[in-house]
Amino acid sequence: VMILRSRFLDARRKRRNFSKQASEILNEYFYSHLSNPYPSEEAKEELARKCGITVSQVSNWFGNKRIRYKKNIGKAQEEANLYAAKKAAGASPYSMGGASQGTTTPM
Amino acid sequence: VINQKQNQAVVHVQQSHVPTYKWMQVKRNVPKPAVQKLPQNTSDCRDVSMSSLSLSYASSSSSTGSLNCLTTGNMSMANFNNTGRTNFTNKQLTELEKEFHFNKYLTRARRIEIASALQLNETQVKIWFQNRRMKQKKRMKEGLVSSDNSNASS
DNA sequence: GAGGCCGATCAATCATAGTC
DNA sequence: TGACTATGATTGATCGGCCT
Repeated sequence: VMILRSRFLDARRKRRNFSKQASEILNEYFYSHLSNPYPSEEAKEELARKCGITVSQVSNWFGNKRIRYKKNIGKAQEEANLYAAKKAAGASPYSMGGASQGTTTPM
Repeated sequence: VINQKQNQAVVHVQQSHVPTYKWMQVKRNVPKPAVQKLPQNTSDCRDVSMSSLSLSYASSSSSTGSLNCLTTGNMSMANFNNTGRTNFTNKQLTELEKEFHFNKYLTRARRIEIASALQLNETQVKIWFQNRRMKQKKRMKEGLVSSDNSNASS
């Protein structure tokens, strides 16, 4: 009712979904660093470059991803497994150049 | 990046083979349940098209008794939702923006003055300015703003 | 030791894009 | 076309670190 919306009629909140490839790159990074999905500034810059988006957008993406992952662990884990399998299969169409340490490191 | 929470530590493995890491359990100290519900008379505070708020801003800090005209009858304070997060009214936001235009940083005195006039906590005013500065910085970095304003609308 | 600021992030919500 | 879901962006507030 009086949700008090109309947030300034945000004309700025015009968004476009990221390209399939960009989403793929971001997801690959996220799931291969699931133990600590907090990319450094440098990593964000590299991701931004590869995805063709801004660093802020990368930050937004990770922020949303982490929250939504937590909110639905079950469903998110399906995706996690999916990417894990994809990684196991080796073929990583969108390689994430730099730091590729531990990766997930279960325990 | 800083070792924020130095996660890595696995808490416990779930049925699936995807372990649960510390970051997945991070919980913020969310404000309060805030059971404050406002009567309908606060209609849509956020829709006021920033109109007459005759405030005299002395381009510098310390303009005494300038913004006291906000406590107009009905709309007197910010709204709270079930999450405890404050929904600032358009008037409050407009005034904060105006103040920010003149002063990026507030003195204690000015902060108290504004908080009182807008019926907000000193902390809320302080945090708003902090966030506002960060917002401008970010916009600047993205080249959306030259150096002063940040209104990217029409 | 208190208080303010910064940078990153959280968490809820908004608004639009996409799907059926 | 309308309901519903997915997703990028915004923002009040929190957390940790640093500085005065």
